[in-house]
Amino acid sequence: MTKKHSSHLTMSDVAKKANVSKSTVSQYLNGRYEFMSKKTRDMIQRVIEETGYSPNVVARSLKVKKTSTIGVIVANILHKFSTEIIRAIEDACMEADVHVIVCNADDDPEKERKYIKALMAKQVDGFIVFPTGDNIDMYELLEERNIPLVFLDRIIPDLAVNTVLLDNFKAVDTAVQVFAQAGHTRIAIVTMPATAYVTPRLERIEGFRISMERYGLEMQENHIIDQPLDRIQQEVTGMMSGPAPPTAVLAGNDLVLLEILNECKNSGRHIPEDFSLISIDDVSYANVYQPSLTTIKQPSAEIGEKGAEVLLQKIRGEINDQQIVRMAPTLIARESVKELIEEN
Amino acid sequence: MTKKHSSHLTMSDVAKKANVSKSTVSQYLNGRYEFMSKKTRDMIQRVIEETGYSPNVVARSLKVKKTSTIGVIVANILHKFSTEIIRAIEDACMEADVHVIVCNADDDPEKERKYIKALMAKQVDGFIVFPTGDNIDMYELLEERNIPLVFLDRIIPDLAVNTVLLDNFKAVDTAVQVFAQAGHTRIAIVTMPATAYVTPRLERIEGFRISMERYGLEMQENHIIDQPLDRIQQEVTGMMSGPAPPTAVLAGNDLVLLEILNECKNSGRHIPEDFSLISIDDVSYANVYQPSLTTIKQPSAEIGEKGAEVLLQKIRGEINDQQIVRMAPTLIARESVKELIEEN
DNA sequence: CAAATTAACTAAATCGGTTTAGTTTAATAG
DNA sequence: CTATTAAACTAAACCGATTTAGTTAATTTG
Repeated sequence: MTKKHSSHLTMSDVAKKANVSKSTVSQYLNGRYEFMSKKTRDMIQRVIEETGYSPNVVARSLKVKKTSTIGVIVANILHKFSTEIIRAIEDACMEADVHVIVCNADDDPEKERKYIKALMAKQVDGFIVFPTGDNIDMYELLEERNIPLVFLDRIIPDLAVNTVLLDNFKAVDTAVQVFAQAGHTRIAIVTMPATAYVTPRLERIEGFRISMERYGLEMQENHIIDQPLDRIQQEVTGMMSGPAPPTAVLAGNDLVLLEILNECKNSGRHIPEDFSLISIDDVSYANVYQPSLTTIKQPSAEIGEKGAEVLLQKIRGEINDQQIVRMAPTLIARESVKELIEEN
Repeated sequence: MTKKHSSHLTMSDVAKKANVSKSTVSQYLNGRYEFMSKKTRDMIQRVIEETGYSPNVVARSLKVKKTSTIGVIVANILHKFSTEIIRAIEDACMEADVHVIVCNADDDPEKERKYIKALMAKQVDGFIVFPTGDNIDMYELLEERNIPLVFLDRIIPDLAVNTVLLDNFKAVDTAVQVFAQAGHTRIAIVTMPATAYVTPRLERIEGFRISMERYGLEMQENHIIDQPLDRIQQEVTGMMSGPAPPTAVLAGNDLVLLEILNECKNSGRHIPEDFSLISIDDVSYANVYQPSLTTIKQPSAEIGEKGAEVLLQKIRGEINDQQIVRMAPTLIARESVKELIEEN
């Protein structure tokens, strides 16, 4: 029966119509009925229904110093990983009646800094950020002001901030293990570099060294490519036509994968005949590609969900200790890894 | 030189430290220097720098009745189309110092309604929505309250709301034309159905009929598949093994495309030998797929940008008239359409 | 040199809620 | 039958900004 929503109705208007004070209406809206007669309660309810009144959240926020809004600053919204995480955060926050403001830093620390400032001014209750790593003072400021903060995907050393990210070592190890078990010995890794300290890249390369050693394989320095996207194709071409080219390649993420597949197409290479391939990031087309692609799936939804959960708990004051949560990836074995015939 | 950001600094504190009144600080912050001596101006500036003060946007919003925030409600954040649009909106709004709250209605009108209410209570300055179509009263309420609203992707009949969407007729027509010119006569279209009135689906099917007629081709009713995603594969299999199967198929969007490609893989069909294929939505892997896929690219970024632009103009009171903007798609011709040998 | 004007600044009201400290009326105790 | 207590409600302060209507001091005008 919503009728005539006059342009701007306040609590005072409702109070007047119901012949009670503003305070009583406020009590009603906050469900504190203890000291309220059935009569006034019904009266207020009727007036609210008739007028379609809904309280101004901005005014409320000002008084209670809580906006029920969090800010999410992603490093680069173009990664599928980011959008999946945003979606999971959104879902988790919806449950808690918390709104999400999404900002895209575009891998630019200056943008990140600007967004942190703006969101602080907006009094968000907390932050989830994929840190660029270049705004340590800002992260410290948040801590200092006791504004809950959770990092995703990247660890910032020397800062005690709750962080949830992929278990990169495990991701790389899984891939190397699959390759090793299939008889590969010459394995390469291809990733993107970054402007600042970026955990996934570092850990994936470090993990690569560790895993190669674990499986008793010798690593060649020129089998590590970390180049900007637009240079990857030529680097791969170079590596493949060099001496002792790798028989297996690990793609660091979905964007790198695309470059590698493009390189194959352009130079007429075939997977898995010419080299075996595993990608970190399960892509939508992994199944339909010929051959279907073996991938290491990041638990994006879980990372987002966990991140939101930790942040909401921090906001509610339920946790205080720092913790770094590494979420395990999943191997999705398909057809892009070829069994090599044993050489001995 | 930001130092000691005491936990909560207000304008009064700054005023006190600078030996001026709150009003003067406010004037300073809003850049109204006309009636302010150089001395006080410098003084205020110094205090602000030293304290790292930044004004509380919530308080400001309450007073000026403007939050510099807009709400975006997407029908389904899983579509690549949605995320691309969100990104474009975000970019455009950043320029205008406007924040974006993203909500995912998950194709559920109830969720959409809940979000509209919540965002209204939050006093957002305007809405961009991919309407489910089931909350007409809410859309009307927004109009009634003069809250700027822009629809994206879908037209709601009988509502005078600014809308920007793909020129679906042109998209379909382009595809049919390409097929026709390659000598195809038996053409099919595969789309998803929807819970409510959904413009793209309707227009794509309607456009399909129109275009088939325009190119003098006879349409078969069983060459129109509009089924939920999980039924598409079997429907396609059925159609292909039926009498006079199509030689060309138009996929209605990225998700449908994936189902079709899966069907091919499972039943050993080859593109373009067994049938030619065009997809509406340019997918990341269109180039690397074998054969590369001919697609009709939606101008997602442009749609998002235009939508944001129109909304921001409405917020500024620069436009009042309703307009429906149809953005033209782009054909990206690749290798999934085969030239048929003329039959006469 | 008093009156009028202008420059520079401020007090107080306001936005729309929440909350604390009362107030009024009815019920209970002594 | 008065004193206490409890129930049901309200007035007013407050959150942190903006803005209007003044105020004070300096400057110009006649």
